[in-house]
Amino acid sequence: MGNIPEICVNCVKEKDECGKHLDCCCKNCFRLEDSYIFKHLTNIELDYLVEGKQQIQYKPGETIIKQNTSSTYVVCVREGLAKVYVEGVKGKNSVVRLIKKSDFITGGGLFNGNIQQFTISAVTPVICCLIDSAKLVKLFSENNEFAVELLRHHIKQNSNLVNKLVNLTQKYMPGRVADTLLYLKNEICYSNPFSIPLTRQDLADMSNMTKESFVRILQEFKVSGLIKTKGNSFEITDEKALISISRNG
Amino acid sequence: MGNIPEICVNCVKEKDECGKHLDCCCKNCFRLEDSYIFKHLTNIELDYLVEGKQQIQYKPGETIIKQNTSSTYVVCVREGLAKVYVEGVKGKNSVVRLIKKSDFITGGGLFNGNIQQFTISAVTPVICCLIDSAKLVKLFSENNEFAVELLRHHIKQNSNLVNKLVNLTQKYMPGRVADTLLYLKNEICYSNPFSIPLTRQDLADMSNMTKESFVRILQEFKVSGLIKTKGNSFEITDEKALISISRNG
DNA sequence: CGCGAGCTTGACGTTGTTCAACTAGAGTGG
DNA sequence: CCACTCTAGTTGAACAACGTCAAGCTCGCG
Repeated sequence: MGNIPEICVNCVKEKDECGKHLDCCCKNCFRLEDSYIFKHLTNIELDYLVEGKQQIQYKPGETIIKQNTSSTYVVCVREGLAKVYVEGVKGKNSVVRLIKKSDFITGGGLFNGNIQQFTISAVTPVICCLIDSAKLVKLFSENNEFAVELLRHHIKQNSNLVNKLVNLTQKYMPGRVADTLLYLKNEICYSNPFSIPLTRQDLADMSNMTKESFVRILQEFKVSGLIKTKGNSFEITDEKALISISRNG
Repeated sequence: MGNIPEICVNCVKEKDECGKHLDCCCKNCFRLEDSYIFKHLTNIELDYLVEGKQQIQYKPGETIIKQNTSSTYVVCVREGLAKVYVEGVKGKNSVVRLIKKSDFITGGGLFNGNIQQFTISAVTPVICCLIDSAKLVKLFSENNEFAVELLRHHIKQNSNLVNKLVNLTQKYMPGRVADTLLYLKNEICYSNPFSIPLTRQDLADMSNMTKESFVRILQEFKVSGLIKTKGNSFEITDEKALISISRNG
């Protein structure tokens, strides 16, 4: 990492050769409709934000941000899939969420001594931009609509965490597996037969159980005709039943 | 609720009789050192914020905010203790935190369609102020230091939720009970033999277990000489051991 | 004194983990 | 092309953690 030349993923030239680098990369990226956080920034503010940013490539398994370290940047994913997890007690990991193209994550360190709350690591090859968080803070002060979006972002994250807390602590295993499958389909893959490059261990870490237990529940769902699986491909064949299992715990 | 006359807790007159009501109540309240959220507001901004606020008394057990309802105010506690919890699946409740004098809570609804994420109910008699959240939003736009504090508040809440997620999902029961006892001592009561007007069921709801299990672990701690208990009074006699149990799960 | 709500204890059943064995598939080297 | 190896996935049996249910207890209060 770091010694791979920075490639502009839009024009496929190295940064040095690409005179309109900011225009063809960051602005396009931040203007994506998903990237609601940055939609209120002017071009000048965007230029300021991305000036001096680092665009880095990570290989699968590489750590992008390490929990409990201090770092002064926020991460914007341009390509690929990464997992955000907490390394807890007794070697257990809790995968809090997955992030993908145009997702934005502060790692919990903003306004908080820059101590990272999560570890973020690449699942597929990841290209992401590391942006100086001091610039984010400055724009927070200067552009009120941006500030509102940033606050909204954190409130939403809050809401997701509360839901996750309830799902993981109050439901039996089938409910938790159903939650994970529906999350992958509806919020990550956006398709029904979907394929996800996560190990069973990762999926178990999302569902607060061991990989053995996860596999067993998956097997139950298969014989009940709720899903089909083949390796890392999943198809939800009876979504209503799955939703019902999720709701009733 | 509501039909009890609004008493100024500082000058102990009803609101009507108390000409300097705002001065003697809200400003003193919001200027408390604990109330870091409001420390950057000018007097004029404070006047604006508290104009038209409702100061309400609740009896123990009464609901202050009900989950999934929409409400357009935020709550500032002036006196008493309240519990903030999520009503989840299968009739289970998860107590997320306790709030007390000069704590401030948005209920998760700010910038979020005003749908409340939590139920908040009074444990002791509670006096609290209900403030129009639209005013909070307006001040967020106008006073940047206040905006920073509000964001910081949410980031901190985020951090607490992540910790709670790890504590509740990755630790065995003794670790969770230890967490709850240390939380009560260090963040709510600020004293060592401490007394807390919560039922065993409430304490269990904070620790993600049944009241029977909570009692059993409490008993174990007692015979091991880590704590003493008598009704709702607790004394931590071997804090180091308790911290160690908390850390190691 | 008796009532009732909350607390405590014990026996038992269920949920979920651990550990070990086995399987499938992908890469490697002869 | 065929062993060989390595990793991830799967399965089963024993076990531990935790919940459920029922009974008994305590203590404040009328």
